[in-house]
Amino acid sequence: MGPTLSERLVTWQRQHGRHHLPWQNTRDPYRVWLSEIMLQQTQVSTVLGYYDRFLALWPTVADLAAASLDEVLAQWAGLGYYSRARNLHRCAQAVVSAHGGTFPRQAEVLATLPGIGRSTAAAIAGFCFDERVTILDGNVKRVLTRALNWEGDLSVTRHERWLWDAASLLVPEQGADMPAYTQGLMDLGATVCTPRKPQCLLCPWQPQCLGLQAGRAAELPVKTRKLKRSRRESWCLWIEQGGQTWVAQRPDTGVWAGLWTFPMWASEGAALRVQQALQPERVDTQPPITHVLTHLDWVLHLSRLSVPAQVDVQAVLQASQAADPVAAMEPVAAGPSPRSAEGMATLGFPAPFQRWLTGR
DNA sequence: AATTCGGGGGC
DNA sequence: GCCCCAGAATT
Repeated sequence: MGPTLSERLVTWQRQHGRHHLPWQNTRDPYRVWLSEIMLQQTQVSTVLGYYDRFLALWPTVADLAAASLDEVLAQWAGLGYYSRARNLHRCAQAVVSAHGGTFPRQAEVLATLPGIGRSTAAAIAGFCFDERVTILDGNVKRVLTRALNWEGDLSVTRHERWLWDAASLLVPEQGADMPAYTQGLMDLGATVCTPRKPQCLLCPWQPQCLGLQAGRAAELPVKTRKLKRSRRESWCLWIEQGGQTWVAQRPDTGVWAGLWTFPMWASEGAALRVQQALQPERVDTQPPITHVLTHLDWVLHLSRLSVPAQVDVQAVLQASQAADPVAAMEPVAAGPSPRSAEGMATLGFPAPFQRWLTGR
C-alpha cells in the first residue's frame, strides 16, 4: 500500500514546497486572511508588493477596520476585483464588532464573513487552526482531476460539488499536518502539476496518478466554458485647470466600483460638445487603447485638455451630467471635482488611468 | 446555473 | 491570440 496521498504530499511539501513567501511562517489569521483575499484569482508575483504595503499601513485587523473604505480602495488600486477590497474592509469591521477583534477559528464560521467563501475559509482554518477541511482552488481542481483522471466538466455545478467531496476525503488524519498539506496542494499545482507541461517525474503522487497512467494528465481538467467578451467604448476627458485635475468617483457597483477616473462619456459627440464648451487652450488627443477585462473589451479614448482659469468647469460638467441619457456623462457616485496633485495621490485609479497619470 | 466582477504572466 | 491565476457574490 505505502503512504497515502496526503502523507506523500505532506512529506513532499516539507522537503520541496515553498516556505519563504511573506504570508508563510505565521499562524496569525489576519496575515493569512489578507494573503488569501489578495491571492484570489491573482498570481503570487502580483500580490507581493501589495501585501507588504497593506501590512505596513495596517498591522492588525483593528487597524484595517479603522481605515476608511476610500483609503483601502486607493491602496488596492491596480490589483483588480475591487469587490475584494470592499469585502476586506467589511470583514475587518465584522471581526472587530462581532468577534471582539479575533478571527473565528472554525471554517464554517469564517465562511459567514464578507469575502470569505468555502475555500478561503478552509485555507485560514487549516493554516492557522489545524482544522481538517479542504481548499478547492484552481490548483486543487487541476491536481485532483489529473490524479483521478476525472473528466467531468468543471463548468457544471454538480461536478464542482463532486470535486469538493473528493477533496474532502483526502485531508490528513492529523490536524497538525493540515498546514503542510494545504500548502502542499497549492505548491504542487503551482510548481509541478502546472497547467502546461506538468513535471510528473517530480511529483509525489506520480506512482498513483491515474491521469498520468492514462496519458491524459496534461489535458485535464476539462472546461468547456467559452468566454465571450462584450465591447464598450468610452471617451474620457483629462481636464487640467490651474494645477488641478477633474476626477469623478465611479458608482459603488459595477466595474471599478468606488474607484476614480476622469469624467467619461459613452459617445464621442457628447464628449466633443463638452470639450468645446470648455474652450481648452490645448488639446492632446491620444490613440485609443483597449483595456481587457474578464467580460469586456473596453476601448478608451482620451483627450487631455488645458482649460483657462475663467472657464466654469463645474457648470459645464453638471450640465452634461443632467443631459439626456445619450449625451450625459457616465454615472458617478459623486459629482466631478478638482484635485491637486497631492489630492490625486490619495485616490485609487484603475490600471489604465494609473498608467496615463504616471506617464506609463 | 450562469454572470459578474481586473489585471497581469506566460506561451 | 489564448488560458490561467490561493474565488466569491449576485442574479
